[in-house]
Amino acid sequence: MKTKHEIGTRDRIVRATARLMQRQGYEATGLKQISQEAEATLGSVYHFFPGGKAELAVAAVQHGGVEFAELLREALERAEDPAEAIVLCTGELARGLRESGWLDGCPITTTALESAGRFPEIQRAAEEVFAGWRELVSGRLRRTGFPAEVAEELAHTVINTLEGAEMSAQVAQSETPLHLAGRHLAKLIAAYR
Amino acid sequence: MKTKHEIGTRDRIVRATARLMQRQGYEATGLKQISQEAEATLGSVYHFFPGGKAELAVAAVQHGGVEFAELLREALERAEDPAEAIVLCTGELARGLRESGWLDGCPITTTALESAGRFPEIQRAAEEVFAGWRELVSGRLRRTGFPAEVAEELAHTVINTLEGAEMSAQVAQSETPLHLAGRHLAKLIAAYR
DNA sequence: GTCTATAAAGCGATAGAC
DNA sequence: GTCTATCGCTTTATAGAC
Repeated sequence: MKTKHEIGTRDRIVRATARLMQRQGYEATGLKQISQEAEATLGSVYHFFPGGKAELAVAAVQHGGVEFAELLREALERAEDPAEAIVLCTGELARGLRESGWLDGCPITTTALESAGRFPEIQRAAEEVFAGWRELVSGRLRRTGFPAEVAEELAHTVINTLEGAEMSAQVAQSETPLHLAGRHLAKLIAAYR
Repeated sequence: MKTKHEIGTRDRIVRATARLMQRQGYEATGLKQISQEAEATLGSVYHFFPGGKAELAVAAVQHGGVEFAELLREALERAEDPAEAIVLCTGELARGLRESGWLDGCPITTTALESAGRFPEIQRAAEEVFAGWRELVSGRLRRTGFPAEVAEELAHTVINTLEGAEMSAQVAQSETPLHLAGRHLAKLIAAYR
């Protein structure tokens, strides 16, 4: 009998895809590699995802979106001041990136960029994930007293600066861009109080 | 006889590669497609780039780096205040992105992310390009009176925020992230005066 | 649901004539 | 420098047994 804690085949496939596409992107990740990493057969992959690689990428992007949303939500509630919380968040990102040997950057950015203008469904899934992350930041700012419009606008730049700094940190193999992003975003938020 | 204005085969190959990798990334761009777009034969491609696709990608990244550096240098000198100049820059980026049908994002980011941890030479070329862009911003800030250390740190976040906003704008097919990035970066720079 | 075999096409790279 | 032909391999996707 299947318990709650067992991981089903479909789930293993999604996780393997998310992990591989985070590290290699969409094009470099093959279905054969996915099925091996997931300990599933190619037949199972097409059984659960008849739409093939593109459908699988959508599921992987959504999975990565939920995972980072949890990290973000936790970090945002670990400090009284949202500016401080964002500094904590950049610290977490820097640590995770370094500890992975500079391999695990943003779970969806590479796939998002590769799909832009070529795979509309994947692109749309990525945009929805970004919007969800922004909403977390925006909500946190509103709860601290920021007007809705200011909060939404700041949330855009907070997420985008984190994205750019994460990319830069990964390529340069240095924590510096993320730490600077944290400090500067804190300053920016303070300037709007 | 060959004049200065003729474009040699090698140059056409580099330009075609840069253009294709900007839009599709490294993995999705084939050598056959490159040779067709460049109106060159596969033999010519390997004649000029015996290292194959990876060597070609390094040249394409450097080419894209120089092209954007020129746009950046011009934009930075079009206003007295560097904060204003950056707002002009985000406007340029938004216009270019929209006018290309949301196809031409950052010329090197997709390739940089795909190569991270897998093609060290391409990754290093991308990091050097980013460092060059930062130096342009940093120099402009120093000339306005910012201390060297503050200027360098701000330059990191300026470039990284532009990168994140460009990515976000492309995926969302909206100019908003870039315009917000411009406004917020101007505010950030003002906060350090 | 799982598994194997295979089709059909495309890939990067090489060889060798011109 | 240019061009064509081709090698060896991998890719996504499908078929059909179990």
